[in-house]
Amino acid sequence: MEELINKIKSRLALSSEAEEFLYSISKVKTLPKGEVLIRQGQVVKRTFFVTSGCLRSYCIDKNGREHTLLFAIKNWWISDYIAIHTDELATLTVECLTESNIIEFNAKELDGIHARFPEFESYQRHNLERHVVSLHKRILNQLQLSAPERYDLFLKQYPDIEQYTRNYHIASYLGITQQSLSRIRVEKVKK
Amino acid sequence: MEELINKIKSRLALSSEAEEFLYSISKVKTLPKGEVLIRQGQVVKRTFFVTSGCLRSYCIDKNGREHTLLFAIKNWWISDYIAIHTDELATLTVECLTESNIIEFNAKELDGIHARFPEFESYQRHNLERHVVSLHKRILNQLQLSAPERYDLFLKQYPDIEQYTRNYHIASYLGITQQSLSRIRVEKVKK
DNA sequence: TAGATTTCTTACCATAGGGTAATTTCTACT
DNA sequence: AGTAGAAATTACCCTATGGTAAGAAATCTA
Repeated sequence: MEELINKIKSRLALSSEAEEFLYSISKVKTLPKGEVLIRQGQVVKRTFFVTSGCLRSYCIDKNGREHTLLFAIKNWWISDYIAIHTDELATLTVECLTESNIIEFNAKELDGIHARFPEFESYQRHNLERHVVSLHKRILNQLQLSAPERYDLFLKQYPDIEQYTRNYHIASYLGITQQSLSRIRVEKVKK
Repeated sequence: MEELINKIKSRLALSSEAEEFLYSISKVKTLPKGEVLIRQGQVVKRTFFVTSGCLRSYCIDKNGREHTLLFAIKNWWISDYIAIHTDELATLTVECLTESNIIEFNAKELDGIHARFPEFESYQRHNLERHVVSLHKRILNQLQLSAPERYDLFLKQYPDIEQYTRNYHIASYLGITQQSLSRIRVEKVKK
């Protein structure tokens, strides 16, 4: 929990009341590899802050193929924000790729922090702005880069993530098959 | 300008001071088709609210190909938010696809509205949350749908936009070439 | 540590979509 | 309305990536 508090304090003068509130609605948990926190089709109420390990969110399409939206490691948040903000059932599944330590919140309760402690509004707005920027960049990269270029960029942007993931997780993030990624990796070594 | 004020009022009790502030920093303009408001590589200071017509933002890759990030019609905002929020030069170009009426703001000045009128924080946070959801959905659709499926979805989601755009604009939004889109359209008619 | 399971690699062929270029159609301007 | 330019279509072949399947390697589990 200190990780989250410190992260917030680095950007915000966190009052002791607000800190107390955060503690009161949080649950610190250690989760085994393979644990599923949110399952596609079910109701989503929770959001998670990762303090160690690695999780991913993905959807399964009508042909049974997986498509990864996000990997989350230390100091990242993960949930199904499509479901949370549209009040629909989960389109995503969130699972632990390794044993992980997380802090769990009820998303509605956590959202209440903005009404109680308005200084969080600005903090959260900045977080969302940065997230929007990263999503814009990802869309543009997906449109303009080849699969090998996307893989290179992925390794540069997320050098820590490969240790936690299977190749098919990365392939499903890049929008290619595991076999294609395997070929790309071979070509990279040749050079 | 009334369009923007009304849009805000539908979600927020807009004080007359805040309304006055918005007027004081806005410039209402009519722009001809083809006008470029932001050019890739230049400094970005402005953001635009569309009241009529259609604009798009796109980047040009190292091979000279265009990739459309966004179409904006009535009641949408458009700018290069990557540049604005990272203080970098524009990665995007923003142009008018038709003669358009827009309201122009200096992005920094507009951002100042949050400090002066904190009630905008929550409003803007909700806007950003909804934008994040739509970007998540777009990424997932790009990963899991075929080109014809993406085109069908585009027509469903943005039925009004096709009247303003050239086919190659849409193709560059979907991540395919104009020729492929042409083939897809032929196949659709056959069915 | 052996066996079971999962993942990765490789090879084969299949296919969606790309590149170029010629032709037709549309659009904008005078 | 006529013309020039832009956009769309079509056809050709090409390439990147997909699908299936088999074997190899890695990982998990008892």
